[in-house]
Amino acid sequence: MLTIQITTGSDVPIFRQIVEQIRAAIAGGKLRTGAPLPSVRGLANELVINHNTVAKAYSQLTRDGVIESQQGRGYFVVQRREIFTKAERVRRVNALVAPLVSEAVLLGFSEPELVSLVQKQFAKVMSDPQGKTS
Amino acid sequence: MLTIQITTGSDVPIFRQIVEQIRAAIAGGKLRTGAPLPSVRGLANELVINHNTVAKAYSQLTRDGVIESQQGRGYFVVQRREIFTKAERVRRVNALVAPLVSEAVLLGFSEPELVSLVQKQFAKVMSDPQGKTS
Amino acid sequence: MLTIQITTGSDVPIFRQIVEQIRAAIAGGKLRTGAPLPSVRGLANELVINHNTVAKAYSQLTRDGVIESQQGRGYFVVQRREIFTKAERVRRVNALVAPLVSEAVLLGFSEPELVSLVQKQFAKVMSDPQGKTS
Amino acid sequence: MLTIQITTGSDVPIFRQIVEQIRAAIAGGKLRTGAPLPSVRGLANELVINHNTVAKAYSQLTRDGVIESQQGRGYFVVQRREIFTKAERVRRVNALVAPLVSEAVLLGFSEPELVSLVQKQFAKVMSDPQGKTS
DNA sequence: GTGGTCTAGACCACC
DNA sequence: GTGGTCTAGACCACG
Repeated sequence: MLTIQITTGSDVPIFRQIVEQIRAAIAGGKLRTGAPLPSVRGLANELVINHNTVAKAYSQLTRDGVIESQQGRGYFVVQRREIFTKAERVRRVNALVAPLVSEAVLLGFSEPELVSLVQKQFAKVMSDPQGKTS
Repeated sequence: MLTIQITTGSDVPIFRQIVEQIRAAIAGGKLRTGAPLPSVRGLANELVINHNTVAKAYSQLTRDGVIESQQGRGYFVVQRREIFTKAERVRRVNALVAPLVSEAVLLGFSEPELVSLVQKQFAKVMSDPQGKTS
Repeated sequence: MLTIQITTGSDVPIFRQIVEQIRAAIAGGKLRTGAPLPSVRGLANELVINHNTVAKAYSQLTRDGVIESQQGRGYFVVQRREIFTKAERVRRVNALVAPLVSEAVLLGFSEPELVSLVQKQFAKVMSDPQGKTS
Repeated sequence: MLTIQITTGSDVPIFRQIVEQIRAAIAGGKLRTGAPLPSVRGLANELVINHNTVAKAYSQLTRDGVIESQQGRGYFVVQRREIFTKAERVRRVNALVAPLVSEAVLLGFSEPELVSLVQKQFAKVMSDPQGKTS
């Protein structure tokens, strides 16, 4: 059973939170190839959000080749492919690392403090990909 | 000499690109306490954007307490001081750590790999005050 | 029901008048945690001003952590939390205390007279949550 | 000897700081009727600011009837008159008290804490109108 | 419907 | 010269 948790009022849009959590669930092995996703309207009901928002998330995942729709049956996880080269993957992560480090330095964090926060978050994500305890 | 580079048509707004580059310059010591920033309209001219966009970036940096305006003289880098509570500082950094870790996991990075990238960036920022190698 | 009143042509900018009235409404309990604010464009229409001016006011309140925007839904009053260090909070209040005392001295007020005015205003704000008598 | 101290980078313009400090000096009895003010260029030199700024301050004080210029001799303090009614004076002070109390409440200050800050500032102004120790 | 960003251009205050 | 404010109007993203 897949549990999605959204935070309203964040700067990251709801549809993207759904996208990210489903990708993380797949990456973490919680959703395997061929597994079914919650129905659009079912998930929308559960999260108390507009069903267009869920549809948008699924549509984006479909476009990215992560899931696929089977007419009348629902959405299912597709065989995942590695699309990015190592350099590209590093580039993408570093795009987030740079502003993080700037902000941390300006806020007075030391390197070990920052690393500790990263490790803590990493542990949290790996042990609880659906965010049940967050 | 401070050079700002922006890419229009990116998903990250221009004013935020400016904010982040200036924050990075200050965090990295390229802009020291008391140093003047490019004038609002001067920078706008240089980047071929509207001056309000630069003003918005500067205004945001001012609210965050990293620069200040001196009427009729310009903007200057401010002495760093502890503005936020520890909890708030952690909250702000974690707001950047969370999406970073999600992305890293999604891209298949291990925790040590990610930590290493963070440490590398941290070292780069701290050890290259003049920005000669960047 | 929240009513904002502005006076154009004053020396205090419109966006700041809005900021102060909303801060007062929240401090006085007229706007409680979770309560929605008037929409940016709606309020702009009502006050017959540009929507950017309202947006600027709301943006400032957001940076100060008293309200938050929920994309596509509107602005809402935020749970109060300790954002600033004690020193910063004192600094911010003193920035308002100093000109007040200068003005009061200039106008010939004694210290007890001024303190009494402050206490009266404090009592008014705290004891009139619905704003019925204001 | 009159000592003026200015804070650059504040939100209150320099010329207004000069105006306020001279008014306070007169209100506090440090400058009596007929006393000479520092010369425009002398004060500008001392404060390392543009002499137009000092001229603007003196011009405003002259317009308000607080000082007067005697051609070729300099500026002198004029007999001070009470211009405002009691109600008007209270209104003027309360215009500053209201936003102060809102801000203080939102920052979590209690009434005694705020009163204490006001008293402290009051004592400071009365004992040291020229700000020598600030 | 909501907010977010950006432009072009105006007018003002300060130094 | 500097920054600060405001307008009118456009285009986009989100729900």
